[in-house]
Amino acid sequence: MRRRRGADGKSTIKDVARAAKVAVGTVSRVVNAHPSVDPATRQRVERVIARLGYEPNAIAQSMRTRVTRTVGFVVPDISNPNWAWILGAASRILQPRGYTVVVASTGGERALELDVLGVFARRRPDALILALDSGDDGVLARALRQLRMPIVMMERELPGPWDAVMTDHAGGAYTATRHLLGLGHRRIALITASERVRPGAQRVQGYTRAFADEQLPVEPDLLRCGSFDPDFAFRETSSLLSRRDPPTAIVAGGIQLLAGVLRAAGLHGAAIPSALSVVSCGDTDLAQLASPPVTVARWDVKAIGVAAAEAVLRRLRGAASAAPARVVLESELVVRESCAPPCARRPGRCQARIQSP
Amino acid sequence: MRRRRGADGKSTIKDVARAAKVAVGTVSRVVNAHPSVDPATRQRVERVIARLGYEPNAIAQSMRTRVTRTVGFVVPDISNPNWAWILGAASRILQPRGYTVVVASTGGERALELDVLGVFARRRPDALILALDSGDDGVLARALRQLRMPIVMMERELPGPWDAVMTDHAGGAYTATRHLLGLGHRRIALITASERVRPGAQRVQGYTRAFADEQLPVEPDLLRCGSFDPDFAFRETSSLLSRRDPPTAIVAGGIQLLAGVLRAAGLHGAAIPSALSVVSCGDTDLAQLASPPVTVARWDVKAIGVAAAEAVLRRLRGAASAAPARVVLESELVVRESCAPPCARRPGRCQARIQSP
DNA sequence: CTGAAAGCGCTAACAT
DNA sequence: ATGTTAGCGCTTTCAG
Repeated sequence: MRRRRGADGKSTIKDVARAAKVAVGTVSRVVNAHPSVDPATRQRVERVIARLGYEPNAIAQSMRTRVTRTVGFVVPDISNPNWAWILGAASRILQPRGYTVVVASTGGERALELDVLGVFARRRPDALILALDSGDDGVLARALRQLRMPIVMMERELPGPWDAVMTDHAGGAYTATRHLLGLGHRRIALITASERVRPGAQRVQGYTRAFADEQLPVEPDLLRCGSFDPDFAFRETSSLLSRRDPPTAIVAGGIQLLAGVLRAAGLHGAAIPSALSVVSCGDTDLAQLASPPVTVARWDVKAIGVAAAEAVLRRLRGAASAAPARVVLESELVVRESCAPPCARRPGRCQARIQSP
Repeated sequence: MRRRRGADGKSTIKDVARAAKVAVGTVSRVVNAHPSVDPATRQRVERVIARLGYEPNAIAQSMRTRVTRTVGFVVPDISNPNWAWILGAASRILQPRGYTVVVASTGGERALELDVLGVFARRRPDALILALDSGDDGVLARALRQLRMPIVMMERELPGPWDAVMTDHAGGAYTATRHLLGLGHRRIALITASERVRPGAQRVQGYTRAFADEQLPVEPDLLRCGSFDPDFAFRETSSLLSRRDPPTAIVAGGIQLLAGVLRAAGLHGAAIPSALSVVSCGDTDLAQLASPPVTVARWDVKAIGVAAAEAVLRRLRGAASAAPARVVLESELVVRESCAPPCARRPGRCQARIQSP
C-alpha cells in the first residue's frame, strides 16, 4: 500500500488527494461537508480517508481559518474541587460543541498570572474563562484587553469589557452571620480568603452588614482574612480558640475551610455546637456528614461553569460586541445542626449536656 | 504609529521585521534566542517587539516545527477530585516546562473515548496522559497506536507500548480486608468500581486474596462492583444493610464512595464501628473528620500525576523509544477508629457500649 | 551575522 | 462539481 506521509507519519490532505485522484480542494470540501461535491466523488474520497487513516491537521486548519476551537481556562489551582467542578461543568458544555479546554493554574501569583496570559496570547484560544487573584493596577486589565478575545471572569470583579459570572457571597455570609446573631452569638469569627479577592471581600462585607443591621460592633480580631487553604483555617481557628475570650461561633468562608476549622476545633476539644457554633460557606460531603452536620450557605458551584461556558458560546456565535453580561448566583442557607445558642458561662469551653438541666 | 496587523489585530513577525528594518528570519532568531544575532540588532528588534506588543503565533510555530508543546489529559471525569488532584500535580510539572495541558472528559463512555482520541489525533499534542475506562477489544489500542505520540496510561492496564503509572489497589484492598478479617469479621462487603476498570478489578482481587489466605469463602452477594459514583455506594450500602444478615463491615473501594456508605449507614442507624466497621480506600477530609475517623488504605494520589508528567517529559526529551516504563505506587493502611470486632448477636444492629462489660 | 525563499497542511477564492 | 493557487505566520536552509 503506497502512501506518502508527513514527517510524523500521518497522511496529509495531499496524500488523500493523490490517492483519490482529486484535487486537495475537493478533499477539503468533503472533510468540511461542503455541499457541492458529487456523491460519488465524496464516497471515493471518504474511502481513501478511511484507508489512509487521514486526520485533518487542526494546527493547519487553525492557521488558515484563524480559529482554534479552543477555550482557555485559568484558575488559581485546578486541584481545588471548586475549580475542578466548574471546569467539569464548563467542559461538559464546550466539548460537545467541538471546543477543547486548555487549562492553566496560576497559584494566585501575579507573576504566573502574567505568564499564563502570555501563553494564551501566543496560543490564540478563541476565548478565555478565568479567575485572577492578584489585585489590579491596570496591568492585568490591559494585558487582557490586548488578548482581543472574548473573556469571561469567574468570581472576580476586574473592571473591563468582559462578561462576569459570580456568586453572591456577601449574601451568603450575611445570612450565615444573621443566623448566628439571631441565636444570640456576639463573638462571631469569620475566616475567609484575602480581602483582595472578591469572595473574601464579599464575605467580610456581608458579615459586617449583618452586624450593622443589629447595630452591633465588629471586633476586628475576629476577622481572619488570608487564604482559601484549609491549613490557614486550621491555624486561625486554633488561634481564635486560644484567645482569652474565644468566639462562640465561626463562619468558615470558603468551601475548603471547613476541614481546617473542624480539625482545630476537634484538637481544642471545642464541642460543636455546644461550645462552638459553625457555619460553612459552601456545601460538601464533609459538611453533610460531619457530626453534627454543618449548617451551610450553599450555592450551585457548577452553575458558574455552565454560565461561563454559555457566555463564551454566546460571544463566539456572533454576539461578539454585545454589552458585557453579568450574572450573579444566589446563595441559600441550609440549617443543619452545627449551631446552637452560645454558652453563657465559660465561653468556648462549656459542655452542652453538662450544662442543660 | 503605523503598523500593519493580522486580521485579528495582532502584529506578525512581518510587521516587526518591517518596523525594525530587518528580515523576518532575523526576528525569528531573536525571538528564539538564536546565538548568532548582533547584539545591536537584537536590541533594536526587541524594542520593536515590545512597542508593537508582538506575540509569536504559536499556531504558526507548531505548523512549521510540528511540535505543539501541548499535552493531552484524558479522564472519565475531571470534576472528580481524584483526577483533579492528578491533573493539578501533572500541570504543576508540565507548565513550568512550557507545556500546556489540554483536558477532555470521557464520562467513561466508549463512544466519547473514541471521540476524544479523534480530537487529539487532529490537534496533535506532543503526548497524551490518559485513563480509559471501556474495555479493550483492540480498537482502542489501535487508535492509540495510530496517534504516534508518547502515551502514559494512568491507573489502567491496556496492553501496548506505553508507559503506565498506577496504584497497587489490590494491596490496599488486601490490607483493608485482612484488617477486618483480623478483627473477626466474616461478612465483609466490598463496594467498588466495575471489574472492567483496573481499580475495581484489583480491589476484588485483593479482597479475594485476603479471604483465600484465611481459607475463608467469599460470599458473592457481598461484592458490589459498579461505579465510582457515591450514589452507587449509597444504594449498595442501603441494599446490604437491608439484608437479613447484613455485613458487619464494609470496604469502600474508591475515594468518593465513603460519602455514600456513611450516608446510607447513617440513614439505617448503623452505628460505626459498633454495628458496622468501615474502611475506605482513599484518604480524604471526610475520612479524617468523620465521627469516628475512618480507617483507610491510602496512597499518594498526586504522585500519579507527578509520575505521569515525568514519564511524558522523559519521552519528549529523547527517550522516545525506550522500553515502556511501569510504576506502581504502594498503598498503606492507616488505622483510625471506624473498625471494631463484629457484634456477636443481632448482627448489624448492636450498640457497642451496651455490649461491653 | 543577515537576507531570501521554500514550504509546513490547509481553506477559500477564483477559474473552468 | 472540481481543479488551481495564493497565502495564513513561522522556521530553516542556503547564500552571501
